[in-house]
Amino acid sequence: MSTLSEEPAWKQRAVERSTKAARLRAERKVQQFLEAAQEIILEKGSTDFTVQEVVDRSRQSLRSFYQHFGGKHELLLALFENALRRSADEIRAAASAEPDPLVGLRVAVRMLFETSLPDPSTQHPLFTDFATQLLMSYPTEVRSAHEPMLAVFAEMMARADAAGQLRSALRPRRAAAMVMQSVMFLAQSTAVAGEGESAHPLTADEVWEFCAGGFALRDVA
Amino acid sequence: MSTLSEEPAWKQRAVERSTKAARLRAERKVQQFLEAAQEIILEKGSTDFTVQEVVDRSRQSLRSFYQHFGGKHELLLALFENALRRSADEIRAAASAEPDPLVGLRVAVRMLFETSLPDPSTQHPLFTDFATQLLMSYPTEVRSAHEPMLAVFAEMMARADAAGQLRSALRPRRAAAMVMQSVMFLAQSTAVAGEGESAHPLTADEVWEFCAGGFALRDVA
DNA sequence: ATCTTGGGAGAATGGTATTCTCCCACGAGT
DNA sequence: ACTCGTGGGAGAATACCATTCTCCCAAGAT
Repeated sequence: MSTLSEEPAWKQRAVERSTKAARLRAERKVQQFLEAAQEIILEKGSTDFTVQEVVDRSRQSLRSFYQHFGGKHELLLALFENALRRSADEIRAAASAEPDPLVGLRVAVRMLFETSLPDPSTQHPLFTDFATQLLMSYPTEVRSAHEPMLAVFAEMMARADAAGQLRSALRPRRAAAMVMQSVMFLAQSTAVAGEGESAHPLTADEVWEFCAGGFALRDVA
Repeated sequence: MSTLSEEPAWKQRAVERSTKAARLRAERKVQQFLEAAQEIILEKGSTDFTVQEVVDRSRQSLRSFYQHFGGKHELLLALFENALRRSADEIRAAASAEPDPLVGLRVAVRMLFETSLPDPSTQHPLFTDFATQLLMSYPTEVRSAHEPMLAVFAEMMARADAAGQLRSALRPRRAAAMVMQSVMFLAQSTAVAGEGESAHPLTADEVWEFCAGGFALRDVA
């Protein structure tokens, strides 16, 4: 407190100016790293790039990299967060346009499923693959990266609930979390060439049917 | 063919004796590696051991290790497969004892959920965590490791279907796959300390409700 | 007795993340 | 204009591991 009042406004402003400049510079650099990484991922269609590649591509230095990121994982997390937030926005836009909440949810599920497929071509391709890698090592960060997407599903779920379209015993937000995670994971695991028996690849519709209606015909005590 | 008839029985028998001995030796060694790895995992409550640790613990050599396993991942896969098969047997035993197929499925879901929790204490603890790590690098192997567990769920699902307890549009085996994977993944992702809002940890019952009944009150065209 | 060979020990290699060290260029103060 | 301090570039050094290689011996085969 006393230090605060002892530091007059001019000093605070001076400090602020300098820190603001620094912040801007930092943001620009971070942005460059992110873009470089993004490019590389798109090019090689995989997330296992090396830090060195990113540094080279962004014409900066290793030192600078580690000055801005706590490690490779923070870069990954940042990319993941971005991609997920963007995707969440798209999904919200599409889903909330539907008057019927359940139809909106179906749209959301389908879209999330598609974007979660590990297709090495699209722009939002493998952003889910390291989701699972990171999930184990940095669970809380991944969780918070999921947040925007979860919010979308929670909104839709709440609308459905308000319209009396949900099974009564459900807490909407938890249902939203289960749907979101199931869809993402099922999309991931489905992307394998089926061996023999029943050419595995799940479809978005199957997953929707499962999430919406479950499998049981009746309730079980 | 001619070579076959030129090689008399004694030679084949001799060869067989030697290969059989070799096979036995190999199996013993592999077993030792597996046990050592198992122990280490239990001790440190995590799957990120080094190959060297396993070798030391099992009183064998690196060379021998790479002679019996194509790499670390094969060891992991083997452990994973074992654990999953054991678990599948237990679940089958418990679930098939229930006369009502849906009750059996509920039992199966609950058990699978419990054993999939990344609890660092139990015996079958982190066998699911590298499931996801491996899923990306060795999808087909993981898939085949899942097979026994999938079989259990498919059996139960088929029973339910036969008893007319399933939503009609469902293919039982695909439903089984979705249930199994959802349960495993949800158990994984739930095991994080909830930050603030709604103390996340899902329960087995919630997951069962979700898988069995979905969230929608009515069907959506 | 010698030859063959499986396998133990552990050094060597290779790939990466992460840290460290040197050094320069640029802006601030004199 | 002349230092001086500092942020940051370049890239060498380090730390870990997985994986491979080399040397060598001991036991069974001939």
